[in-house]
Amino acid sequence: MPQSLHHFKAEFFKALGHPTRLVILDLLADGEKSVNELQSALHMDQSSASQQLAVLRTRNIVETRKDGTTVYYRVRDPLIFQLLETARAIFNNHLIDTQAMLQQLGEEAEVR
Amino acid sequence: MPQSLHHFKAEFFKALGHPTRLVILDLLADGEKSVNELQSALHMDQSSASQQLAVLRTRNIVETRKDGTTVYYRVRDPLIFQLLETARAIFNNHLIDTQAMLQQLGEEAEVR
DNA sequence: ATAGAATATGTGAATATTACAATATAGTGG
DNA sequence: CCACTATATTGTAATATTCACATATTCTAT
Repeated sequence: MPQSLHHFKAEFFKALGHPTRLVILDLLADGEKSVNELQSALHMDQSSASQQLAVLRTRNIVETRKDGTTVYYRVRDPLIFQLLETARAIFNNHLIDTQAMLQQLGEEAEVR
Repeated sequence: MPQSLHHFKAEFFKALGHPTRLVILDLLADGEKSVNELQSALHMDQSSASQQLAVLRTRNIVETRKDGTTVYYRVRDPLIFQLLETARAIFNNHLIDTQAMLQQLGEEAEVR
């Protein structure tokens, strides 16, 4: 596999590598949502949410539709959800390890 | 889904979010390899390779086996490969978009 | 044209990641 | 024990990412 493709894939995974962005993708699992809807679900201020959406947008993970002043976001490829599902399966396979990792990660362990 | 799980998943994806680490996983696709073998395949100095391996290790993506002074790495769960395969399918679905994204990402576009 | 609502972008400080060099640890043979 | 090889860890400077805040853009209604 050429290096450039690895770079590209890495960008893709980096885009998934943030809790907020994973929540966004979960929220989009049942269809498109407006920025407004996403914002209130995320309990974030406007520009922070928009910034995270921009990350997903520039990586072509989501795409948008504009209706008046409202912008609706949706996941570009359903395979994204399959990917997240596979990730979930991996975690389920290693629940004990997960506990260990949360310990290692320390402060990340709190449920909040 | 609880926030802590999103944090954990994000850590997992972050671990995949680096070209070198994706190359490592590709190299491990056909079975375990020693650090030495990985290093020479990666054309990296010793400590950099070891650091990247450490990232995959602390996220429980790979596990190790020690034989004398040699450490062999292997991917912990075959589902990891299924995940990478799904990622590849996503890229194939969007080759044109990929070109556009590489443009956007600018310097990342060079094949090197 | 102006105001207001929805969304996006620019900026800078705080934080995290990276690459590289140096040092440390662990195992083996003599 | 000593030297040697394989691997890991630590310190650090460069770079990238995140977050919060301010400002800009786009669209609609009046």
